Amino acid sequence: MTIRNPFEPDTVVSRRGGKVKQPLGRDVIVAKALELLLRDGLDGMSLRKVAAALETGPATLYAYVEDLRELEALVLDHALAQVRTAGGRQKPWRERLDALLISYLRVLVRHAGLAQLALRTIAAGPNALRILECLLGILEDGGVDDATAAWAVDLLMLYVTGIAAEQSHGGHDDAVGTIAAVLRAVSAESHPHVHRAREELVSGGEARFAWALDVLVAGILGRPRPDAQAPRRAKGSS
Amino acid sequence: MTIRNPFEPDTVVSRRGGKVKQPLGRDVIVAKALELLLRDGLDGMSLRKVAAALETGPATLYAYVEDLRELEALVLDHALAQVRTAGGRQKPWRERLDALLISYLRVLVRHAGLAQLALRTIAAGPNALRILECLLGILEDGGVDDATAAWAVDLLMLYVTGIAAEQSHGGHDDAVGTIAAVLRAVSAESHPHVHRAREELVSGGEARFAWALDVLVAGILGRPRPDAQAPRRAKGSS
DNA sequence: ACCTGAACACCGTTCAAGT
DNA sequence: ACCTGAACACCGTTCAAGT
Repeated sequence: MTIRNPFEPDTVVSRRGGKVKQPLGRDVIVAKALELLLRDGLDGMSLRKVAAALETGPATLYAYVEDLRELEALVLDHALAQVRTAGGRQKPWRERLDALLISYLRVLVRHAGLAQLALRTIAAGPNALRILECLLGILEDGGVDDATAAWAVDLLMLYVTGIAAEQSHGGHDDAVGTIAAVLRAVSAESHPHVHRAREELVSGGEARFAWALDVLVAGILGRPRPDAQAPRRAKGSS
Repeated sequence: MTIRNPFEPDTVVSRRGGKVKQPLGRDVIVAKALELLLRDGLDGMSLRKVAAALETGPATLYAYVEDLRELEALVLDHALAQVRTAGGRQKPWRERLDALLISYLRVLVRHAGLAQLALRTIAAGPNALRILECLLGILEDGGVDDATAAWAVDLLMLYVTGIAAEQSHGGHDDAVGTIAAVLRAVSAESHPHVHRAREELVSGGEARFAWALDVLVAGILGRPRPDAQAPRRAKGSS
């Protein structure tokens, strides 16, 4: 039914014709887990299913991975490898910021369930650090002082992750349909503001994301932390 | 061991001394579920455990509740009843905004696991609507036009919910310890910005929340939606 | 010493058998 | 008709028995 991909290194066919299992390893396990996540969503990725896909028992994975939580963290970071942080210093900082955050958003929404996973796991792998490093550099180029930038990246990432989770809500979009129905049914007497805003509350898409980014950036630029030093390259004022 | 609360209506002792089960109902189930959530966190609240606490089988709950997801939504809204939206129009709008969001934050962090629940459930119950209505009214008093306010409430709630989840991370705080350790170990060569910001990235607390609120409000006031009508009470400029 | 089948203690959900 | 015990199809994790 399925065509064998000759570059797939998971199983090796020995000269006798029997399948020979590739020795496991964190990377093989993580790659297979991400594959299952991508195919079947968050519920499709369990230790048992990953083990089954690797044709072994569930206990085996514990030789390579501490925990389900650790596997989730590894999978998240593995997926974050697709977030583009390259692009040199030529473009203006604001464009680079938008490009990075949109890339991050796209990676999260592309894999069903990855956004949910990002919400419960705090990413601390090499790719998360790479993104963090790039983000801090961009904000510095934008003239944001170090102390403010440190808090700002958290705010930015939190928003993008949250929006991504909201956008791809568990893979099932009946939830967003439910809230739309609830809002449409709200009476003008008891909740006048909600009633008036009922359409706008669920509208949005790309424009909404762009607007929110603008709000965040404008706020960050306009409200440096009260205890912050002036940015290094600005004219010093102690 | 425990003193009987005479106002507790959950079980009734008959004159023969035997326990008589109170007829179930959504409210009884939801209250018990919230009680378990408060006591044991997110993992402590399962359909089976709620059923067991109510001294019945797990199948029984399905007569009153569609689903685990529905029960979670009901529990979330039941807890949101504690969010204070009263306080008339006397105080300035900004103070009322802060008070409301802080109250929301406190309710989420007080109950272990409620923030995580709020992240995966989109609240659409009566209390969520009450909060939404209040929030929209406050923003209107602040001179924010309707269209911008509709998107702004989502941004504000998303941030507060996210911060709450981050703050009470699954009840276990070893996660935040882990990321602190990772950040402390980051080399200055490979990640200079992260290295320099390693302390600031995890610091914060109350001041951080206040700063972020300031950023959001400043951004919202400074960046009305491009397609927005002028606020109703402002001098018209078409 | 390493690997893992089987077991343990759970889940959400369904359904047929009882009242 | 309503309620629910038992069953079904899963979980993550542990551990003792195998190689």
